[in-house]
Amino acid sequence: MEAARNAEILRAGPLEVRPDEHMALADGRPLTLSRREFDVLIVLARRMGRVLGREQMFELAWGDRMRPGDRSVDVYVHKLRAKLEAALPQWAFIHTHVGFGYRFSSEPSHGFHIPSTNR
Amino acid sequence: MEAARNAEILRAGPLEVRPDEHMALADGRPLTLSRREFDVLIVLARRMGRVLGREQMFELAWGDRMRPGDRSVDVYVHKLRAKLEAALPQWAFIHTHVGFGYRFSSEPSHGFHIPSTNR
DNA sequence: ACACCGCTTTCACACGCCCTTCACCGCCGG
DNA sequence: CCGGCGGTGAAGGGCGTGTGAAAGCGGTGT
Repeated sequence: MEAARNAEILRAGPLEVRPDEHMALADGRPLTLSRREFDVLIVLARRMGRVLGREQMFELAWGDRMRPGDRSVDVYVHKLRAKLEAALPQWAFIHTHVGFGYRFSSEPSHGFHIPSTNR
Repeated sequence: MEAARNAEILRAGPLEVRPDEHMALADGRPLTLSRREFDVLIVLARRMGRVLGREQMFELAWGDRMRPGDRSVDVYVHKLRAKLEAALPQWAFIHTHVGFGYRFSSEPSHGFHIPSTNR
C-alpha cells in the first residue's frame, strides 16, 4: 500500500470511522465503543458493500479461527447495531444475509421510531 | 491489497451477479436473496442464453438428483422472478421453454408497469 | 487482599426466515 | 373432455438469527 501516512477514514452516510485514531463519529459525535466492538466495526466497514461470512469476520476481528457454534460475532453485531441505532436512529448499517453473514452499508432505516417525540 | 483474481462476474443488462461474494446487484443495488434463490440464479446466469432442463438445474443448484414430480425448481424460479421484477420492473430475465425448462437472458419486458410519457 | 467495574464469552430461549410440499388454477393439445 | 404442464399461494416444520442475562476474566482503586 502506497497511500502511506494518510489516515484511513471510512465513511458511510453520517458515520465516520477512523481506525488509526480508534474513533467512530456519528454526525461528528464520537461513539463509545469497546475494543472488540471497534474491531468488528472496522472489519465490516473496510469491506463495505460486501457480504462477509461469520468465520471471515471472526478471523479478521479476533485473529483466530472461529470454533463451530461460536456466536460471538452475532453478539457483537447486536451490540454494534444497538449503539449505532441509538446514535443514528434513521439509518441501518449492518444487514443480515441469512445463511451467509453480514453486509455493511448505510441505508435509510425502513420504518423510523423517535423516542419521545410523540406523546 | 486483495487481488480480485477469480472474481467471476456475470452481467445481464442492469443485473450483475457475483457468485464469489454471494451478491447480486440490480442497477448497483444489492438484492436480498436466500441461499437457494442465489444458487438457482447462479446456475441460470452461468448458462446465460441457453435452455436448461429442470433436472439439470436441480442437480447444479441442489447438488443432488431430482426426484420425478419435484416442483422445487419451478417454485424458486417463481421466487426469483418476483424479486427480479420488484427490483427491475422493465426487464425480464427468466424465460420459460415449455416442455424443456428455462432460459436466462435480459430482455426488456414488453408489458409496462410504469405510467409515464410512454409510447 | 478485597471489592468494584467494565468487557467478553457463553447460554437459553424466542422469533422469523426459509425450504419443502401440497393444492388448486388456467392453459393447451390430443 | 381429459391429461400434462407450468404458475402461484399457502401450510408445516426446521434451523439460523436476535436477544437478554448469567458467568468468567482482568484491571483498578482502596
